[in-house]
Amino acid sequence: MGMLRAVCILGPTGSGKTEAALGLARSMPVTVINYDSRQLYADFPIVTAQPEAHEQAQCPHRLYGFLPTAEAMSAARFAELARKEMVEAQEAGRVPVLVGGTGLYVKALEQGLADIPPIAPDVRQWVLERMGREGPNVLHEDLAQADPETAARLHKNDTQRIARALEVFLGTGKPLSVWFHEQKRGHTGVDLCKVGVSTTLGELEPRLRKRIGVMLERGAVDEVRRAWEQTPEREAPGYSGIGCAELLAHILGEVDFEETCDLWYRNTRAYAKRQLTWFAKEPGVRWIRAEGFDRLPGLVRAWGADCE
RNA sequence: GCCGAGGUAGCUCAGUUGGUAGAGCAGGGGACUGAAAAUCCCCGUGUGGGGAGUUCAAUUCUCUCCCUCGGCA
Repeated sequence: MGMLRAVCILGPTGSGKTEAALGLARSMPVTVINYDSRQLYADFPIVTAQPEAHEQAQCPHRLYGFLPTAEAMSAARFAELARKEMVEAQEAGRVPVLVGGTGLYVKALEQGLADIPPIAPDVRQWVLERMGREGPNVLHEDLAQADPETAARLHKNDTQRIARALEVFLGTGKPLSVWFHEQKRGHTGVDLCKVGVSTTLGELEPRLRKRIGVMLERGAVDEVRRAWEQTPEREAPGYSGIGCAELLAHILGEVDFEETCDLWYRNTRAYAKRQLTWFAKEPGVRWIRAEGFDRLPGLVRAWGADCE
């Protein structure tokens, strides 16, 4: 199987990645492939800032708005879907351009994941139930018996990672740390031209604030209300996105509107900060500022020429 | 005007039977291998509303002034 090559645009939420991708699409045939874990969801095009219809009309867009609110994605499944889309785009003679903000998904795609088989749902559920009942500290002690190496690496309050490590051990009989050691690296066949949109929190703040206002004007509240009518399960994975969670609490009468908007903004900002932290360490990124988007086609062509 | 409750970190508040104070949120930094817009870690000196008094020592007790919020007029 040949090399899978794609452009990957990185940057925090609201930094202008969509704009960069569409700019690129004007100078070469491009297929945009989403790598944002929230923009996968069908019920939340507005709150998750999916590209609008007129934007999606400019070139093929993939992996946007197809996942039901009740369904969870995983990094592994995402990587599989994205590879498929990359292959299709390449076969159609188009440049795949990954656009999104979920750092883990890019990592899974580029570096691969450990070859852990799917965990039986009842094992997973059992672990989660215990987590709910006994809390992370107790399970962390269990993990210290089963997989001391992973336990030492994880903080005793880190519910999600402790649950994952435990379900892997119980479901496969092999500690997560062993799976990691056995992992073959660098054989994904994915070669990314990573371009980062360089910005700061200070520059982002007014844009993020404004974007919330625009989302409300476009009907963000109704969007979440409709989703709730169809999927009235508080724990449904689709509701964990920023904006969805806050608006849902408001719709259910738990938080007044002003407080909701305030929380929404703060959580968005905090998220952008986390993304900044993640992407700053990402290896091999070419950083450009929004004013320099016109350099993007040149960058991509130069990178493409490397492999001819 | 009277009665009551308050004025402590950017915000909401806790506490100190008198020994100069700490949580949550916000903010800053960081981590990140199948939930990742998730999950988690580290970082807390602030004229304790102003002034005076009692005391070895006051944010804590007393007096007074100012301000806020209820209730009564």
